Amino acid sequence: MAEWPRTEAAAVLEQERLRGLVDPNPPPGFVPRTAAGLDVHYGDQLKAAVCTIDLDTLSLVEQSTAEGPESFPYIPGLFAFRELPLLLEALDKLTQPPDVLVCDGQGLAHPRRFGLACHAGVLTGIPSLGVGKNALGDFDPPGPKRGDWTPLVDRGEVVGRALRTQDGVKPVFVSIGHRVDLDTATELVLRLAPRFRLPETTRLADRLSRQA
DNA sequence: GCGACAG
DNA sequence: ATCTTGTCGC
Repeated sequence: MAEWPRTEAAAVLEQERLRGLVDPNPPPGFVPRTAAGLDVHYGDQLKAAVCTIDLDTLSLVEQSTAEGPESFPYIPGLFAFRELPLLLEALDKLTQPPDVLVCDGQGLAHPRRFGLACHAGVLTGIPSLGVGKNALGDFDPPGPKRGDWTPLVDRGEVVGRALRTQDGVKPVFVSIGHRVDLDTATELVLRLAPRFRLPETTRLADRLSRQA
């Protein structure tokens, strides 16, 4: 595995280097059949969890975890350096690579346009998108119904969408990671969240990451 | 200087 | 993220 930056300055440089590798175009004929949720829980150690589900049935296909000590502090904008090492370790344990990664956090909607979802996608080569519970950027409230959305804007650029996944609930913040477009990302998130605010992928990974 | 700041 | 019970609403 690649060597990880240990300082804030080195991490920022790494993001600026890797962001040029983001591919905004989906693979030809991209029709994902599985999606994996990625999440990390903070206890005595960090525990990363990955849950792959079938996109048609939303049922679990396989799951994996990886645990380890903190290797990087929490710094807004440098989230990936904290969570990604263990997430990649967990991903390596899967028997089948998922067709798309659904990350807990931002992708393009990031100060340097390279949030966790972009980073995960570039390092794995797997199409990826980010679903954040909070936004980095400005947005007008979307309409009240499931499926309503408004652009998420940062410094004059559209970086994602505020998407209502259930009638009357707080929106989630969708942005592209790698090899996915924003319309596809939006459709996938809606498909993954038929009943709750957060995608099933995120819910399953969150639950697994909290198990002792 | 002040406030904001994914998880 | 986490410290934390009950409670309101569908």
